[in-house]
Amino acid sequence: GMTGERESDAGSLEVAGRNLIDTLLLAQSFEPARRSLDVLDLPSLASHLHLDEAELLATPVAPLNSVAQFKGTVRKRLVAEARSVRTISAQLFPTLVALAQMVPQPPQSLLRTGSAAKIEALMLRAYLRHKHSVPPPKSGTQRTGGYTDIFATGVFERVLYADVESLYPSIMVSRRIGPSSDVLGVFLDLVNSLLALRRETKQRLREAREEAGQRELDATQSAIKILLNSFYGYLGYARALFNDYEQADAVTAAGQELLKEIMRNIELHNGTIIEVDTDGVFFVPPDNVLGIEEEQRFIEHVSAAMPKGITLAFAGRFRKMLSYKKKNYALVSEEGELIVRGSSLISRALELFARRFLRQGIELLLAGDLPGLHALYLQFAQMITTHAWGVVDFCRSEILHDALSTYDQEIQSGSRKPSPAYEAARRSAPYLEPGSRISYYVTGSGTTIRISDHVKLAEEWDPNFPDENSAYYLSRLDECAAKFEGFFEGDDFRRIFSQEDLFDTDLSAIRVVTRRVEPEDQRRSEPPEAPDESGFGIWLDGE
DNA sequence: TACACGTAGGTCCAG
DNA sequence: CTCTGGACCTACGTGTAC
Repeated sequence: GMTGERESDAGSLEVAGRNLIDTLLLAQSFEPARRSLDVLDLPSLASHLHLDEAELLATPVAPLNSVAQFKGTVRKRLVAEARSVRTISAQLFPTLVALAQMVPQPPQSLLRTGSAAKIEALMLRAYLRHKHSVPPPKSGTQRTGGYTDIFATGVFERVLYADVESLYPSIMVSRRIGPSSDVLGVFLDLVNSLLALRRETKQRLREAREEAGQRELDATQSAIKILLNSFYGYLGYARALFNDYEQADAVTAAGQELLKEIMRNIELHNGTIIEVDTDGVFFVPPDNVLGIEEEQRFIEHVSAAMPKGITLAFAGRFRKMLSYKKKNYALVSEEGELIVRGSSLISRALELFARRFLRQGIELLLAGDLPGLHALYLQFAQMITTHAWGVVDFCRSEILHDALSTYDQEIQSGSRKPSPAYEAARRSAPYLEPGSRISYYVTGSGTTIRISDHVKLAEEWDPNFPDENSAYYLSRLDECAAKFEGFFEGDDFRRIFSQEDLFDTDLSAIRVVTRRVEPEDQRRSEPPEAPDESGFGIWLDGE
């Protein structure tokens, strides 16, 4: 959700007649790659954008021995910080300007309000102009959402991603789905003209010669994209004046149909679908489709069969893909970059060591380096048993959405179960504000303990007396390792993720397997088909 | 009493 | 204070083996 993601509201200063724009908020709202970054602080943003100052900002400040040295070092660093902020701000500011030209809100407010407030501002402006009354919000709930499914797990080569551009806005316009209470028809007019404006802007972007003009056009199209994506959510929002749950359901139902139609078309042309989610498809194209041009033509061909107003677009090609579960996968890009997605593989709630283990493990698995995977497991197990890690490596962090008093009350009344994060806060930081992030670790010995009785705040950990529960963290490591189980056959998994030294066994001969995932509702109804012919791994039945 | 298993409520993430 | 879908976490009830 939106709440709690912002570190604090302390910086929300207001000066009449002026707009104070915090570059951090700018990055949180408009930086396209913000999701792939662990933290959105200045050093990581600078390094992600390859700024000249990145290296200096990433270097820790060394101990200083003289005033002259202090002056030189501090000055250099401050200049580097100021330059980075200026570059980042200059890059992101145009999107805010473009948004401010479309939505009747001051720029500073645009960074503070959510997407529903922006749509409502647009709706209210039109109704005010026509001096027309507005409806109250309707009560009810939305029933449906996007369609998500996974058809195969394991490692795949030469994977394509195709998605429907602006799926929900396109559905709303092409099927005339908008709030029934919107008697002036403002909602669909807005979606329609924004879609057209974005198409036009993207066309001009393709034709633009100068870099400055390109930046401005790109900022405009990305601002429109942000707005367009908010219209669907507005329909299902309980407090929206023009909400309409039936119409929200109609949008998602149409989206589900269209995605299934795309899947049928890809399979009809001998593509193998790995995973789909809402508006996009990961698939392996047929063997005779070679090279980026043929791949694009393949997708265009599939797209041609879609209804008018719905376009399937080429959205990425990848050397390899690891398919794990719905909404959980890893990709190796053309450039060799590893992208990991999904809450079970990259969640900030996971211990840092667990995230590193998963990322490095996935990298080794994708490279087929199984002896390396075994070595990785041994190394991590040893780090845990020898207390070689610091508290940042094994603590977990959570945002506490409720006040501690609320938590206490609900525990008293029995309507809530004890939670480790709240227990750690209750004992050691009872004045914590709701929405703040706390880090805690597990103490005691053995794995049969009740965790919420054995938690301490990360700040309480003393490196001289490391009291973290090694048995517990070893079991956490094993839980991470268990995620790899489905990628192996027989006892191969046990051989790799075992603490025994295995000089005599040849781990490099182990094969990674791909499995078909049985549909949830018609399990066992159809026998699995012919073995995989992609040349990588072997097909096995799903469980 | 120890353990496996399912459920409930909370948190994070994908799109 | 835009939405739903999905994975996983912990606590805790239940059933089962001993």
